[in-house]
Amino acid sequence: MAPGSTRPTSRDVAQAAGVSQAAVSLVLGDKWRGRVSQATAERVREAARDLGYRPNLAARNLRLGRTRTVLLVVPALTTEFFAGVYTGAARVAADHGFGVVLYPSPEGIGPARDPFASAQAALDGVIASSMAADALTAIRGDQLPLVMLDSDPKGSLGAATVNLDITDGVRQVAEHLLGLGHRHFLHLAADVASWTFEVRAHELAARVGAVPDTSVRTTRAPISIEGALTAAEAALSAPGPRPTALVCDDDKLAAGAYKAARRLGLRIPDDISVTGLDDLALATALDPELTTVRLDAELFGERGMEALLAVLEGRVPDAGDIPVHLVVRGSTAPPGAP
Amino acid sequence: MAPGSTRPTSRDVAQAAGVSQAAVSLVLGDKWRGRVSQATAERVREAARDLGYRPNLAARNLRLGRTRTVLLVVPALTTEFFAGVYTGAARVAADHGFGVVLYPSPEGIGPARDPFASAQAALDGVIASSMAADALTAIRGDQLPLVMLDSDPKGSLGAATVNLDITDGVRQVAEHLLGLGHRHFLHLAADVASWTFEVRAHELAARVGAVPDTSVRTTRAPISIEGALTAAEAALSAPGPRPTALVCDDDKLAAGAYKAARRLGLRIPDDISVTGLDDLALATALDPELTTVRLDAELFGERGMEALLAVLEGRVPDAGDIPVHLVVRGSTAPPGAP
DNA sequence: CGCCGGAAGTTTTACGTATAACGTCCGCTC
DNA sequence: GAGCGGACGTTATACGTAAAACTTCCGGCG
Repeated sequence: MAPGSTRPTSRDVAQAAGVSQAAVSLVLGDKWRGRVSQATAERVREAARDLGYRPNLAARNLRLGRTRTVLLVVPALTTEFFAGVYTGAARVAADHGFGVVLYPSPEGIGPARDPFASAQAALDGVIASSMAADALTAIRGDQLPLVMLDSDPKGSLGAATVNLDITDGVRQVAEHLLGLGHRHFLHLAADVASWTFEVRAHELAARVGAVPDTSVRTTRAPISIEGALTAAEAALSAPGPRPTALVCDDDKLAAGAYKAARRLGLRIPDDISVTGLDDLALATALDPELTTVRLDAELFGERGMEALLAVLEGRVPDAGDIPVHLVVRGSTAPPGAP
Repeated sequence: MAPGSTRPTSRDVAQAAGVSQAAVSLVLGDKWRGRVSQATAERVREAARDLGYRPNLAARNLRLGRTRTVLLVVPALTTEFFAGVYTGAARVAADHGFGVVLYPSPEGIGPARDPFASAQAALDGVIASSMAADALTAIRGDQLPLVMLDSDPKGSLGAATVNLDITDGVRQVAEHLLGLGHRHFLHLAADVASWTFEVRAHELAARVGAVPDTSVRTTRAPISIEGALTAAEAALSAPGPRPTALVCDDDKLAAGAYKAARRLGLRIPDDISVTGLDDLALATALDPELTTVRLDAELFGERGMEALLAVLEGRVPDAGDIPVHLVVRGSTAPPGAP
């Protein structure tokens, strides 16, 4: 341990090894071939180990003008989904010597408009999902390389985008239900102004609308079990013909829908079919298990990080949406089954 | 925008405002009273705004020798619980001008042994939960101020600890079930080597053991719905008297237990009572809703951050565990109810 | 009138690192 | 025996910021 309680620097290591600070930097930076003898290099490494030397990252970042750190902005940590996104992104990042810093939804966390106030780390780039336009322009203003996840390619100010093929997922749901014979749909939509949810509504209406004698009603709810329960209960007890299929914008909403159905004495799937979107653990915890669309969150994170690395290296990121798959379980059946 | 594509520095601002770099630093650092005239200060601020100046954090961190950034290590992001911990910690941190960086569970993310490889930001301190001893000593070796969440006060090498009063939570569960008349318990335990889970097993055995003619069997499962399903199904179909109460180490395990009960044709709570621990959204998505112990994750995060700030300022952190509360719902009832 | 003190700045320095530019020694070649 | 190049280093510098130390000007006081 150092005599003062301050952390050892490369100069301390140099002194201990009897060489100059530059030599230490060369050895530890693995750039010493032909510049420092094998024996000296070993002495330096030993001194560094003895002193417990760790390079000062602030100094390194300042010197190099980059940080090998990337910010991942997510709307919330409350679902496994973004945990998966993080996992994938962090894996790819680690392979390239990068680190990932998370910035969860600003709601209620303070100076919401500034991601950098929270993650005070200096950054090389940003991966953002579902970000509001003003925050987006703020980041763009910083000239930071940016990749947007699941957002409107037209509205992202020229930033690279990586999208799940949600449109195709909704298409699969619609075809599945139409194929079972359903004609009257209730759409339990997330009450969030975000492109990814607008796409769901649009595609559902388009697919169902292409078939004669069908109808789609829509009701909005905040993304929580309680909120979905309230909205779904109201919509299902409204006058008029009862829908036979309830399409939910995500699995949490579907969980609320289950509770609404129970309260109203409706059996799933006999009286009403229900679908979700995400395939969270929640989906198989429900009874009956939920028919839903599986999103590969980790792959999503990997692709996002790869795109950012491409931008950082001046390459053009791969285009192409990430495929998603319908998982049929017990919550869907033909209408009017026994 | 600057002529070169490089970001403007305080020197650029100085030049634009016709003052020295030092003046810029004083003004923007809000230390200019009596050192710079009101008019000049305004000119500097305007120039900074025009150029879109943002201080280089690496340089600032290097100069100040601190980063106002703190690392929060969590075992996983897959539950709302740690999202809540983060939210609370970040709120307190923001109030003190600090940022929080998350380091989720290393499993499968690469060089697992080194939190600092992932979050390459320089750090002022660390808040860690459920951390293995070797990683702990690594951090301690770095002399970084450390606060441990939910870990054995005796095993934390002198680091400050902040704990939920899990012992009391388990006590409440045990008293509740004993009060209902249950005598034969099955403990569905998390298959994780962590102090916080050991406490659960110990306290349950102690409370139930204090009553005559009782029994507690234990079965272990990984913390996932599937794992819990398998373990619970096996344990419940084992020979011998069937337990009437199933105490689960957390809500996810309880969700698996629900599925096991359904498979075996056991009705909850009529044939068997089930309890969880956490009070996730999952708890109310289940049917019947789960009797569980509510943990105030946000408060936990807040207290953790406050403790770390205390350590950083050389104060002694508040002691005292955070109280938890049993929430009784539909999954528990007297044994042998109709 | 001499001098003090405050306002309004500027000059200078240090933080720890990475690396370009510069020495020095020695063995070899021509 | 002059010179050259490789091995093995060292010295010096820059990154952008914060702040201590210094300068200059000027009004007021004894």
